[in-house]
Amino acid sequence: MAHLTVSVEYGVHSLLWLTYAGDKALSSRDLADLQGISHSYLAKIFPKLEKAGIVRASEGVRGGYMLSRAPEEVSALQIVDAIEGRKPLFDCQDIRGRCAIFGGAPPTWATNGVCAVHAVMLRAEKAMRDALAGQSLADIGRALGDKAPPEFAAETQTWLDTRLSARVGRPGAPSEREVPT
Amino acid sequence: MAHLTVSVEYGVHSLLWLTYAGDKALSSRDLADLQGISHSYLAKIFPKLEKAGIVRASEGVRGGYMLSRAPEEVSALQIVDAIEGRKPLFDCQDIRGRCAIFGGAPPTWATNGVCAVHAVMLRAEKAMRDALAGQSLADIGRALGDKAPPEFAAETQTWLDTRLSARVGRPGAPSEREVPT
DNA sequence: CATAACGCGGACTGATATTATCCGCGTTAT
DNA sequence: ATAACGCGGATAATATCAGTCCGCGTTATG
Repeated sequence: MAHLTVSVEYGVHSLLWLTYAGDKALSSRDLADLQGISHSYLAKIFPKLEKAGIVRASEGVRGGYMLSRAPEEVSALQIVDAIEGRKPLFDCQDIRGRCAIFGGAPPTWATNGVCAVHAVMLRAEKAMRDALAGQSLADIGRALGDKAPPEFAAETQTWLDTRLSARVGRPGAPSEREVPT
Repeated sequence: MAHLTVSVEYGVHSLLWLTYAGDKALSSRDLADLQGISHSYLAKIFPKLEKAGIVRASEGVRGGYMLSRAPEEVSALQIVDAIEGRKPLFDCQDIRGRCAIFGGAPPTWATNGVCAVHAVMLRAEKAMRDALAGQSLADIGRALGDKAPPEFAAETQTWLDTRLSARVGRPGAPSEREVPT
């Protein structure tokens, strides 16, 4: 796949729903069902966001996740790094030292400092990271909110509330997880 | 692996050697041996550079590759695109349309235009590509040349000339490809 | 206090991309 | 004619990604 994987897509979209939910904790299952994506896979992404301090988890029944910071304080870069783990755009194999002219013993002038080719890629990576760092979760949420009609917020709250009350632990009566369209 | 693969590393370094070679055509085998990398793999990269118009090939004995443009006119972006094939930084799965609230029939306001999350990544990708577009092969070669001592250029010419004369097609006497260190 | 819904982590699987290698074909200087 | 080229296809090893499944400890509910 591409450099930024679907894990990032799942993660960012889920965080956007959390900004909608306010102080209510949403479970990874709710978030997965709401978005029509794999629950077990999304469940592997959230612990990464938690370790990065972007999200807070509450365990047990009625547990789930909440944003641990204001959406303005969460940059796209922080989310990407939390999920992808600071993977470099380019990983230099240091070709320069293998030059046959050096015959196995490359001089120090050839190998010290950063490889000129690597430097080019590092500048490109920095430009990308700066662009990501300049965009917050709040910015993305705003762009998204501008498209949705006003009644959508209410519909979302209804869906979430139905879901929250439906999933109460009732021994002997496993919940059906059926939700009106 | 990372988004920018070793193919790019091989390609850029090889093009840098071509700037050294001037009007002499270097074979992919020479370039591979000179740099201590796989010949058969490098041989798969050059046709891509040729199709992109960065390099010109001459066939037959004593054939090889030459730059088809001045190093100032070749940007890092052109090389990356030629080799990697314009692969996107992020490929959007359009999660937004799968929202359960829409019940399988997402409204047009939800799906038209570019997804807000995708837009963030597109801005980051553009920043990266702009950074690559702003750096030419000549720039990289200069950074590299500044490190090498003056006598290195002569050593390189010697290595290449030895190589060129050693590989003359002599029936019955397959060349040994041995070159002094 | 038993139950079921949580989060957490590890093992595992299938698909795809990367990094190669090898072979046969047509071209061309010696 | 020969051997060194470039060109393209087939194949293989390895890694990563996307996704599933399981068992563990925690916790509100009835």
